[in-house]
Amino acid sequence: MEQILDLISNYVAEAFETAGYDPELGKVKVSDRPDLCEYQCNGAMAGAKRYHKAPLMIAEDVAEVLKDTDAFESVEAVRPGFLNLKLSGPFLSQYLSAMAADENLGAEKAAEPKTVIIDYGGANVAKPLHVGHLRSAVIGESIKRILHFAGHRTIGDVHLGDWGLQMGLIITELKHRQPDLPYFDDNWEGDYPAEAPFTISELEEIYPAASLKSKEDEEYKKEALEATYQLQQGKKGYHALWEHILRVSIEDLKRNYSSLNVEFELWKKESDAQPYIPGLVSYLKENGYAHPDQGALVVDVAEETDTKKVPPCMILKSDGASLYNTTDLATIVMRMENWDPDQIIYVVDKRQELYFTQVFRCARKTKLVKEETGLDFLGFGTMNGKDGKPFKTREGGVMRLENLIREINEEMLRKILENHEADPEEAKETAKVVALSAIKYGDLSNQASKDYIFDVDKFTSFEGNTGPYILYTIVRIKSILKRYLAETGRSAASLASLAILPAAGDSEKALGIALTGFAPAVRTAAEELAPHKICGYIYELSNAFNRFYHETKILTEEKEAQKESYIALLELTRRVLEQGIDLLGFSAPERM
RNA sequence: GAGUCUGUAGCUCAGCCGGAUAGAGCAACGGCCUUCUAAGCCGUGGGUCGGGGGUUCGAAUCCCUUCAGGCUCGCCA
Repeated sequence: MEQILDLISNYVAEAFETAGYDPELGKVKVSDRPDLCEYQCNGAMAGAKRYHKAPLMIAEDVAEVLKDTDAFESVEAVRPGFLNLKLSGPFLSQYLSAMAADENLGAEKAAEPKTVIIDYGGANVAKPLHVGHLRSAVIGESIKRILHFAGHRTIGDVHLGDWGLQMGLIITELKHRQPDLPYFDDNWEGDYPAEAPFTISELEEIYPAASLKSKEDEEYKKEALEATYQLQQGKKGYHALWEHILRVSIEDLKRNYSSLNVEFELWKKESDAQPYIPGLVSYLKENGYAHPDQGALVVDVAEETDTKKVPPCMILKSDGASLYNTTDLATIVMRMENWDPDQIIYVVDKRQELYFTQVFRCARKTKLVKEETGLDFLGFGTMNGKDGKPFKTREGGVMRLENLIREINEEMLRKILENHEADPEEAKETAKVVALSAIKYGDLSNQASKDYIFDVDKFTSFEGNTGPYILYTIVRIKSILKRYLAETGRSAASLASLAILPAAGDSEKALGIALTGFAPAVRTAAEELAPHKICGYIYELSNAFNRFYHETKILTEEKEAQKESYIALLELTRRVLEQGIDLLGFSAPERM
């Protein structure tokens, strides 16, 4: 479906041409001054120099041609040289009808769909998710949905950390605590138990304990390093333990992520990339990309245009062990081999930017990826507490994600019950849905790359520019639609066929114009990987709707055709808003 | 030290590939519920867009400089 700005621009460009000017000047944008007009064109000012003519005169020439176009209700050339445009009612209502008839609500699908892998790099096996993992999950999920909606094939990969020293630490601590387990018996011949010798909560307690000990006790650390090495060499008992750790952790992670409405197509782990490392290393050596430096194996990635020193990308440490970069490069190899992506997007903490610069350059230079394969770093900022410092619990510890979510859920439930009577079970479900919108919208409405303040009071107060405000708007619409369906006995599906009439009032027209902003908002969000643009858009749309709602009696409207038109407009607004929040990764309840 | 990001109303943030009077929300103040959910709507007050220069018909936006803060800077991830 053609974009409304393109349609309008075509008219204006034509008019520029007819008036004797370059049609390129006829680009139209949404007005910066909604009090004066709906759309504006600044081309006359840009062309003033070229045509040695006052911008206002050019604008007037164009306006003269444009006056007879039935797409516009009014065309004005004003002061310095702006061209102020107002759409005609019929033109707008026709466009809205087309939008309503389109399952994508007027948004364009990519002409050449790409395969995009989204890497949420970060979560570790055997460690609970904490607030730091919230952003990558929430942002990544939204990016994935936005790109998917834009017509691309998207693959989300959780990319679990399951291969480092942390594993050795857990195994070592377990060995100290329960030395009699068969996993530690080198002479054990039989099968290992099917049940893990620990629960997830025990596991979560074991790791920090072991980590602490290793920092204080040199012997202990050696032991853990040795265990890590043996695990990686495939020692039977350790490998069996590792499998238990994985299974127990992943089960728990899935539960946590699903409570955030976050899903992954792939549950790949660092260990899955390990088989690719030997091949990668010899490839880099044989082709002369990698060379020894101070005992380590590195690939130079500095470029002449660098304004700073970019250290080489290290492939192997001086002790011969692989490291983070190695695994990431091997993962790229694995991905190219299995999915041949056109683009890989890493949604990780922005502090890792330099590392990824190194990895990307290395991958490119050594031709691990095709020339046209996109490698994108989507770095996000830190989630801070109200004091502007990294978010902590009241006791000063790291806040577990689970606890944060529970806290917000409880607060939300309390407020719902306080606001009005509700069935306790339903209220609980509603609280969950609303709480999720509060958390996600609170995060996504900020530019991803910036640090932001996670203010529990603000997010649960649900006034103003918040998720709950959006949900409330949707719920209001649904409520009216439900009543209408009940009154008329119509089916929900039949709403789509109701005709949209030219707007009768200002707020109605403003709502219509706001609705046409959906496609450009989605396009920008997809191009810039910027969910906050979707937030900005649906907030604006919600405002436009609430204004319209406030001054329009919908169900008591006497003219049947007018009432049907209102209902059609409501249904379209509902669809756009629900599609919008779906792109952000949450949904609306039926009541709240 | 080098690089990089950030600095917009009391607070939290949009706007930043140049355009008209710099926008929201919260907080403050004043209106609107016998009528479709007041978690809403309408209004008032509040800003030398960190400072200084420059480019331009026009700068929060681009360039230079300066101040303040964050972050990063080969064998951690």
